[in-house]
Formats: sequence, structure tokens, C-alpha cells
Amino acid sequence: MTSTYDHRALEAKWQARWQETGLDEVDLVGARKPYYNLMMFPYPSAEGLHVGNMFAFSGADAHGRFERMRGFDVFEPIGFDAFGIHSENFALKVGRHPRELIATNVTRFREQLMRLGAQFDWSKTVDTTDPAYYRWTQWLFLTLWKGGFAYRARRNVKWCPQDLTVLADEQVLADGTCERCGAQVTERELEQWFLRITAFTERLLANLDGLDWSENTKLLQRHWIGRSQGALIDFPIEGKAPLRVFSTRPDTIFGATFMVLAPDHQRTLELTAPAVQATVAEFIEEAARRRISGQRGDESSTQGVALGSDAINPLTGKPIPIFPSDYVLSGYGTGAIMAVPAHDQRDHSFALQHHLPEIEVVSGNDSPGPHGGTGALINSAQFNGLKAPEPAREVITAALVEAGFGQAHITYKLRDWGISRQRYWGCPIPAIHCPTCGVVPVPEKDLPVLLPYIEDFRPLGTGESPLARDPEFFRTTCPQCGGDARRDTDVSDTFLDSSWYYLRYPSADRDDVPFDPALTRKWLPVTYYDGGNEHAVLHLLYSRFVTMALEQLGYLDFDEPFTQFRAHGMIVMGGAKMSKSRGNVVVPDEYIARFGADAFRLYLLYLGPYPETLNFVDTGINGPHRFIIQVLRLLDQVEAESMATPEPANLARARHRCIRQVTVDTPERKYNTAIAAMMIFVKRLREHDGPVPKAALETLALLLAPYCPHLAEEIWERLGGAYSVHQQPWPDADESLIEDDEVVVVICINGKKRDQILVPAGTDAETLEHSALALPRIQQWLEGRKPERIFVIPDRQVNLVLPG
RNA sequence: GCCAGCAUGGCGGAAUGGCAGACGCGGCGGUCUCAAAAACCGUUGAGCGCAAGCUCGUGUGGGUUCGACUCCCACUGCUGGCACCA
Repeated sequence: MTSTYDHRALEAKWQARWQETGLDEVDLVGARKPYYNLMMFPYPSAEGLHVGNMFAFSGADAHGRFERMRGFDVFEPIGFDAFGIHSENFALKVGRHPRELIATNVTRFREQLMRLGAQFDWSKTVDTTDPAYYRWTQWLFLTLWKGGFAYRARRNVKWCPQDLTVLADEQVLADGTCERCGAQVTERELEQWFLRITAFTERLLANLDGLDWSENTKLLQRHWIGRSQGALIDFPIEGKAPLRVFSTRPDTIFGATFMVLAPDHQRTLELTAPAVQATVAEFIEEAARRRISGQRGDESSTQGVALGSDAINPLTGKPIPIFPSDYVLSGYGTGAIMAVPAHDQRDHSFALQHHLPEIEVVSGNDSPGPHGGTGALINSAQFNGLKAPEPAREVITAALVEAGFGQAHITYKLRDWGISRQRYWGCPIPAIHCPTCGVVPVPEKDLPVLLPYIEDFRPLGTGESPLARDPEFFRTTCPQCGGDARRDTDVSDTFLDSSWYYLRYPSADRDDVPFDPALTRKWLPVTYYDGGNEHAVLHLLYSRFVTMALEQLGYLDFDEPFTQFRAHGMIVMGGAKMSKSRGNVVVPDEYIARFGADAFRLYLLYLGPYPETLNFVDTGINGPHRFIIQVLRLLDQVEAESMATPEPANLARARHRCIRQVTVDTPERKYNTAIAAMMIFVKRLREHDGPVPKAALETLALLLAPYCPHLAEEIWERLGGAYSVHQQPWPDADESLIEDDEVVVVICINGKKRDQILVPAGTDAETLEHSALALPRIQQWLEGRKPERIFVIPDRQVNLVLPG
């Protein structure tokens, strides 16, 4: 054997072998220790897999391979999340049909993924655009609908008046313009489908405590759900219904000197005095314009006009004026607030602008002016002296309840999930609109509702999906009355496709059920989910919701889909995200072609801690590549030996140290330090003069298996190991061989290193102290002074502390 | 504005409160070569010194400790999330 490293041949050889032998196809039925190793499936863009994907898959695959060698039956599927507005927009741009485009992209992705050498089970894969998949996405929708989790409602969508198309929120730039044409975006009200995720708000929040997820991910979800505890308070209005507000600080009600309504609050006009009708109407109109264009800002938050009518502060009995202003939103709480300018920054700014009085009701704060309000109540009648926020909040809420002015209440930021998309490239919503029966579900036997191939998939300009252009698609008969009816022409949000794909994988080859009950019981919930934190909220939250709903409807016997979730980091270049416009995109194919998948995987994982944002450095791959060549050279040496070489103690120590480090670091996802440990071991072997023991290379093959699956397999085979290295048990470190016989103990004076001694490991403190004091250099530094105190840390350090 | 996280050589990054900079990249010097590449060997935080060695050094300022990259307080900067959420 030569030591030239032909990674192409080597990797092709093993990939073919794995495929022929079905090494990575798990016996889902017979598996004894199921381990579902899931990673977020990619969106097959036209650019191909990027470095970030490769990084994530390398890490997740290393994890899966490690668990496999630890004795688990690891199921590691992959698929394609191929519907969506990105494909559609790209297709529009290049003038090709998304169906052809996606087919090409998927093929390319598949090849790239194959070349990475991950242990994907390709016999169970999904493509969300395949009718065999989206048939069940439609089933899911119908099931949720029948279960009471889907409803229709009117809601505003973003609309570009120039492109004549509905936009996704993220296609609207911060200044309210369209990301594609730059026109000012407006809104349109359309009737759409919603999924009742708020049915599970409390559970989605409470369950988080028990989930083994990356802390940051849980935190993002908590914030998104946004639970606020407070009270609903009614402010009476003479001759009219009272005005209801939500406040988290009912204890500050004595400081409420005015009220603010969202400009689009239902009662704004009703509460407007005749004299100012015109002014208020104008203000409301302007505010609407600001809201739609996203141009609400610091200036507009102090703008407002008095409605000319007063509300009564229920506890003081005093009339206070009412204003509409941008800084109160109609969509949160009741869309109205009691303003407490002495204790709220926004209310304070507004009060300054409009010369409204401030009443301080919480004292005991060091800083004057508006503050959060922690202290004791003042100016609050019989409540003076109570500590705020608690127990004042509780006491005043009780008083309000007693007097019939309020009730304790909790609000959330979480909203129901709007899933209608007025676009083409998505899963058709299986609903039929009948003039007599109303909205009726497509019968399950008629699924899938196929997405038709339409030549002209450009946006229609009416606010409807391009599917509304295809009568053959939408003309149908009502399943209930048989009369003429029209299909829903909207498609569903891609997050619906991905909200259940993990349920599908084990049953991907079944066309009779979305997910087989027995397989599901055996393999789910997912053991380990690896993914980017950019999906921390939406995808993960939607998946949790779907799981909860299906559990409630009796389809699942668990209510959380992912037992363990770990977020991985990102790869950036020069501190910036890779993007075409920056011209800093690294194409992984070139690296793999030149250095091989093993070297590339090794390099990506060696960059730094897997959960962090990491910097791609162009030349960095040379190190891992060299390392692989050095390992192969050692292998040549071992093979050249005719006789088995006994393993010297120092090499055994180095080997077991390496095992220990890799074994500890790998499951903690400290891939970078695990790889460093292997590099150190190889360095020791290279420094060693004399024959290299076979045991060294055997161990390396095993430890390298999760990182460089092809190389590991090659080494294992050449050493005569039985196929496959990936089915071998993970090696154990022998702690008794690891400890050094001798250790260096550092001698410090006042914490500064002054000398060191080599002593047998485990030398006791007293001996160390004596040896240290006897050292000539130390005596020189001591200049006859006696140490005041002496600290001895066995095997490490002696610190002599001089007086003064 | 609020909430997280991070800050260490020229670069990526290591360090249960106990020798800061492991490991790797890059640089420099050398071996091999007609030459170059590759590979291999040595060297590489800064300053001072002929040298033994000394001093300084983990964003800034304080603190706790015999001892702090590590713990505490304040600040600055960067990254991510939320953003008039009452």
C-alpha cells in the first residue's frame, strides 16, 4: 500500500459498499434500542447545499454515529422541505417552473448529501412536494379542522401594489417597502385559515420546563408566547359603556391620569366628541397609513389628539381624558391602556408632549422620574404604604373585583397560526367552498388534492393565489350537496409541511397511513433533534402544537415531539453571514473534491465549539487534511510490521487518554477538542521511535469513525477488522493506564512561578513542601524570610506566601 | 429600549479557582529538490537581556482569594432574539 491519499477512490469505495450492504438502513420493526437522530431537513435551494448545512449535518451525523457505536439502533433520516415562496420567487426570476427547478435541486442536494458520507437511511426519505407526502399534510389539516383546531377569519395580509402580490412578512423591509420592487407595501383584508395554537398556550409554556432543550431555545419560545399577568379594568364613561383596559400594574391605578386607545380601536370614533370629529378622523387615517407602512416610530408615539370625552378612574372617581396614539396596539390586550406617566416611560413621553399631569404613586426608588415602580404606594388613599408590585397588585386587583370594576387576567403575545398563502408553490388546502353548504372539507378518499402544473404561475393581482387562474383546478362539486362549488385556491404555509415530517419518516414508505401507530410508538418522540436556532420559535412551536393536537385527538400518545433538542451554531466568513451579495459564499463541493468529505467534515467540526457561531477560514482545512495523511502513513508502518508490536506504556497512556477525551467530548458536542485530542495522540505516535503498535491504529479507527467515516472504515479493513467499523462497540478508556508516574509541580512565591520540580505522582503535601523549600532558587528568592503560609495542591502547585 | 450570549497571540480557538495561549492555520528558518509544490524538522504572545532569567499580558475599571481567563459588581463593544406587548 502506498501512502498517497486518493480520497476520491477511497470515499467512493466505501459509499458504494455502505449502499450495497444497506449498512445505514435500520430495521425499524426489529430494532432493540431505538434512537431517533433527527436533523432539520434542508430547503433545496438552487445554490446547492451550503457550508452551514454541511457543518450542521457533519455534527449531527457525528452524534448519530457515536450513539450507534454506543449500542443504539440509530435511525437517521433526511429529506427535503421543498415547497415555499423562495422557490417560487426564484423560479419567477429565472423564468423556469418551480417543479422542474426543484427536481433539479433535489437531485443535486441528494448527490451532495451522499458525498458527505452521513449515515442517512435513504430508504425512508420525504419530499414535501411529493403528492405521496402532501396528501398526508392535507390529511393533517383535515384532522385538525375536524378536531376544532382550524377556523376561518378575516385578517390583513401585506400587499405590494406594484407587484400586485401578497407578501410574506419577511418580504417587507423595515421601512415598509417591498423587498423586490421598493414600492410602499399596503394591506388587504382576506378571509383565511387559522390553526388554533392558542388552545395550548399554557401547555406550550409549562411543558418547556421539563424539556431537555438548549436553554436559549426555550427562552426564545417563552418570550414568543409572552405571558403577562395582570388585570382587566373597566373605566366607566358617562352615558356610555365603560372602557376596558389591560394592565400588568393595577397597583399603579391611582397614578392613571389619562387613557390611550389604539387608533384603530373599535370605539375610537364612538368616544369622540362632535367638535373634534374631523380632527380625530384625520388622525386615525394617518395612523392607519403609518401602521401599514411600518412607519410608526418614536415621533409618532407621542402624537395623539384628545377625543374630547373622559373616562372615570374607578378608584379616584376623577375624570381623565382619552387619546388615540400609535403606541398602543389594537392587537394586544384590549387595545386600550390606563396611562401612568409617573411610572412608564412611554406614558411619560406622551404626558410631556400633551401637558398632562403626573402623579407618583410608588415611592422608594432612588432615581426620580419615570421608573419601573418598585417601592411603597403613595398617593393611593387607603392603599398607601403597601409594597409594590406585590402585595399591592394583589390587594388592589381584589378591591377592583369587589367593586365590580375588574378581574385578574393573563394575556399572551402568541397568536393563532395563519396558514393561508395566496401563492402557487405550496400544498393546496383541501377545502371546498359551496354556495349552499358553506366551507366543507375534501373527503379523505379524494386526497391528495393535487397541485396542478400551471404554465403561468405569476401572481394574479387580485389577492388570490395563481391557482385561481385554473378553472380545471378550482371547479368542482360539493361533496355534501353535489352542487357546483369552488376549491380553496390558497396553499398552506410551508411550516405546516415541516410541522409533522418527523412523524412521517419511519412510515415514509407507507401509503395507507400518515404514520404507523406501532412504529410511531417505538420510534417517537424523537430522541435527539439537531437544528439551527433560526427555527427556535416558529418551526419548533408549530411542531409542538401539532403534536399536542394529535395527542388530544387520539392519534399520538405523547404530547411533545422532541425529547432533546440542541441548537447548532452558524458558519460565517469575515464576521458576516455568507451571502451571494457579499460574495463570501463558500461552495463546499470544491473543498470536498479537493480534500475529500472526511477532511471537510473534520475541518468544519474542528473550527470551534459546535453550538457557537464560527468563522470559516480558507486555509484552515490544510491541518485536518495533513492529519489524515499522517494517520495513513502510520497505518502503512503498522502494516509493514511482520510481527505484532507490543505497546509501550507511554503509548498506551496516550491512547487511553485520547479515548477518554473523545468519549467525554463527543456527546457534549465538543467536537473541536475531541479532534484535537486525536491530533495529540497522532503526534505522540509520530514522535515515537520504534514500531507503531497495531492497537494504536485500531483505536484511531474507532475514535475517528464518527468524524471521518470513510477513513475509519479503510483503516479498520486494512487492519483486518470485520465490516463495519461503524458497528463496532465504542472503546473504553482504562483509567489505570492513564495516570502519569511523574508530575511537574510548580513552585510559586506569592502566586508567581519561581521554579518547578518533577516528583512521583501522588507525592504528599508535606514532602512537596519540604522539597520546595529546599530548592536553591527558592531559597534565593526567599532571602532568608520564612513563608507566612504555604498552600499545597498535590500534583500541581506549591504556593509560598511571604508576609507583608 | 428590553432579554440572552460572547470578548484570550497575526488568525480559528484550548484551559474542574492552581504553569494562560492546548490543538490547528498562517509566518519565519532549515532539510529534500535543478527549481517549485508537497512532505519533514525547528521556531513563533509582547518587552528587556549575551545568557541564566526578569517584567508585562485573557475588552475596561473595581472587588473576593494564598492564587482569577475562570467567581462578584460596574462599564464598553460585538452577535442573536424581541421590540411601542401596557
